[in-house]
Amino acid sequence: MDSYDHVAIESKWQTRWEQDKLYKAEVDPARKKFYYLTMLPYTSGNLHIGHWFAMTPSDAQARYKSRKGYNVMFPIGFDAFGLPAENAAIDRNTHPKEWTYKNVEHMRKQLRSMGAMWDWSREAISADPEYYRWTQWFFLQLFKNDLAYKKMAPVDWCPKDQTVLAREQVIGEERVCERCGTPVVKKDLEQWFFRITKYADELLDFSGLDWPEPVKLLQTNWIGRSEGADVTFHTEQKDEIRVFTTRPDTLWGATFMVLAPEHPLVQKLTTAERREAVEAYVKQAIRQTEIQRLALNKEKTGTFTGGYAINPVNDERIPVWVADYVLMSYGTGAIMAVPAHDPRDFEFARNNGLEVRPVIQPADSGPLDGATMQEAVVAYGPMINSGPLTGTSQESAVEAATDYLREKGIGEAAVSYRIRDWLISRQRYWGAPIPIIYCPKHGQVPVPEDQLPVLLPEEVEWLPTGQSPLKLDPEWKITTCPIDGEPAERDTDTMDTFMCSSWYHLRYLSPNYSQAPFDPEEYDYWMPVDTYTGGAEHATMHLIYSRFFHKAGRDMGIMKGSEPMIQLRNQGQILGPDGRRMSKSRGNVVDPDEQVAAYGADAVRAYLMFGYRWSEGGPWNADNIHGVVRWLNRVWSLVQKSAAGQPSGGNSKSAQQLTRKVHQTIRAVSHDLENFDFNTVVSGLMELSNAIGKVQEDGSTDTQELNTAIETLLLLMAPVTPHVAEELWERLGKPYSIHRQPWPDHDPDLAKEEQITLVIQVNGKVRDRIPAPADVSEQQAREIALASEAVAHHLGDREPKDFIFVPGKLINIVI
RNA sequence: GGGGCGGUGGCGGAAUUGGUAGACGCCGGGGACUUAAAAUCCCCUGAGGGAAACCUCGUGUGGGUUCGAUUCCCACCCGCCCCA
Repeated sequence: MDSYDHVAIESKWQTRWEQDKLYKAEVDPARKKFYYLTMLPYTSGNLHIGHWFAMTPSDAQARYKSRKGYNVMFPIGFDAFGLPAENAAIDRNTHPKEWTYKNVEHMRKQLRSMGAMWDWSREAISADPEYYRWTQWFFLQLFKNDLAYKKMAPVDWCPKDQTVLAREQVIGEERVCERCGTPVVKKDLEQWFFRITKYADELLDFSGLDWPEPVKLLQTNWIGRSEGADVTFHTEQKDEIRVFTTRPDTLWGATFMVLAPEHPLVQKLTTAERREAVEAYVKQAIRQTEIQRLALNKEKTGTFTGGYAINPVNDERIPVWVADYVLMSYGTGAIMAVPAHDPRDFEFARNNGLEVRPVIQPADSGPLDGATMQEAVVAYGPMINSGPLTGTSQESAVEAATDYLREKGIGEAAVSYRIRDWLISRQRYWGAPIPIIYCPKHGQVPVPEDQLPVLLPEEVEWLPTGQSPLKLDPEWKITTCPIDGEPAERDTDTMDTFMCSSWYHLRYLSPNYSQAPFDPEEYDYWMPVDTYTGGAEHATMHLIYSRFFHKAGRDMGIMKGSEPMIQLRNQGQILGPDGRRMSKSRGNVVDPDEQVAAYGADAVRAYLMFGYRWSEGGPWNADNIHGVVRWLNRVWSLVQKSAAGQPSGGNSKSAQQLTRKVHQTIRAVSHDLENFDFNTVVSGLMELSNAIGKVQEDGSTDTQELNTAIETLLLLMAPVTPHVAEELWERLGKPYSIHRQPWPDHDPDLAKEEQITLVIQVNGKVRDRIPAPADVSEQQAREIALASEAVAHHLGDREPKDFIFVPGKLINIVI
């Protein structure tokens, strides 16, 4: 009897499965398909234990589906473009491409060591020209359908390096460049955008999706639909200032206006005597982040421009201020300030001695007085001090005000969204070039589709010089116009990597297909993704972009259906042993390779499933893994013993109990695998192992019930611990492969308990537990209960007033 | 400030519709085997009281609904996340 050698059996079976293409997924219209997708890893260099935590339970579930008879596709690939590759390349002075592909190589090895059922023939890498060719192609389709457009947008700009910085490259409260420490400024640059806002309303519709409520809520809030009205004010110089408000019923209370520091009218409105103050204010305000500017606890600052606007509902002359709590990027960059009914306007008004005028009088507030109010009253209520609308009831106030605006031609009902169009330009090297050519005569000209991909040049100076790297490669940048052949220039920006990951699930369908981004036959069979797993941190980025991408693709006739992923589930995060996020700088990273070397992939898989709630995660605990290691060793010797056993009698009662446990376990494990309750999957398997061990200990080694129990145990373990299950299956002389065996069904009759422990309660407190037949009747239960000494003790001389009977569970005597 | 998620033994975590709180493990203690150790196996392990049978308390805190609440309702405290 040899011992469990995880190193030998894991490499043995990984090789065999690969040779036999056991997990290759092929279109088969006769079978029901299941597209199981887990978020693709970024090519950071090393898989960490978190990847295993995310992926191995998903693999177990995919395996389960496959055993249940589905034709399962479980692909994998790499998110390979992006800033970290550039930064790492700069640190190590290697080319980003070299760094990335070396990492791919290493990560492939790591992924293989999981023993997951990846179909490697579908692997796709987003930095491959044959991949980004189609990323560029999608860009062109969006461009041609007016869903991609270029406009000026403010970005963070480092004046020393002369480059745009990504948000995460702007450090700290001081807002300095991460490389040179220079304070960054906001700068307007021409940037490409996707018209995601066009789909805002549709993205709010989650019908047909089995997604976690928190994710849906996060997306809903991110999109941020609010209904209200657009109102047109004018300055004294007759310039138009449009504002959006959700409270048109408070218009008569607008006692001043506020412009964002970046608002184009600030210059014009500012009077000579205010100019110096306004310019100083604008200069400092522009450097701050939106988050800093919007923080509620922050002192509201601002300054008077000297200019005035006219409130269109009452022709009042109101001062126009500039303040950084108004953002250029939200709404119109201007607001009407109603201090009596908006907390931020109220604070600003009090700080600056501006008038507060209540125009809403909620029933539960005392009569409001602008001079003495302590805080803004946000509640709705009947209108007061509102000219012709004074007296309008709470219920009709907003509608009446909106109607009034429309009749007078000064405004109209409007919907505003928090979500903005998706900015996809990156002034970076390691990404897919934007396939646009600028011709002096024809402007923005799309690169003809038959000339894709626009290859990323490799021989460029990608070390930081303060310029977008592609700008420095004249050979690449200078080209000819596809229309007239005259000299022209390429766009030197690259695309946001979220663009690559918005459609990777489609490239997996046919990674080598060269006629289109995907093979339509594969698409029709496999799409949509049935189950998608990954981290909830992608709720407002990747997951919203993918949905937009799919809907846009549908409208362009490329994709079908309205949603790309039907079921979504999020896993939690594995933290370092110290309970903090794993990071190299903290030195608390758990290396999966070391764990696999020490305990084996099966043990690591089983532990990650067993030790945590999958949706929660938690700190890595180096001790707890011993539990599953012991379990696997126990199963190993259980099977060895059974295989070596002589036929023996055993007793029929324990055999029957074992059979019952087998069927109960099938039921529980199936249910829990379906429901992502992976920790109880493993504990169920452990219980069955313990039951088998007990029976063996009692002297049976080769009864039919025992053999069936052991076989079933292996069949149920296979999704969790694929290698050891396969090995032991083979040793039992069973046909290869266990991963092709049908999932066992449970027989409800055999799973049923004959005996139960009848719980006897007096006034809801447990007083006794008495064995009884499972189908005990209420009458019998009463008799059993009243015969109990413990009950008699607690009853004393009182008479039972009532009995509550829960069949198969308990009887409660009420006195 | 608003929203979301969570709070159960020394630890990770269980507990279909309200129905035996603590499954399954880890750690710890005791024992068997061993010259010894490791490994393995067996027993104990929420707190307090009791010789024991058993009793009382116990799922963040305080209330409520109910025959019965970890589960439902209200208020509050703490932690994490998102938005402002």
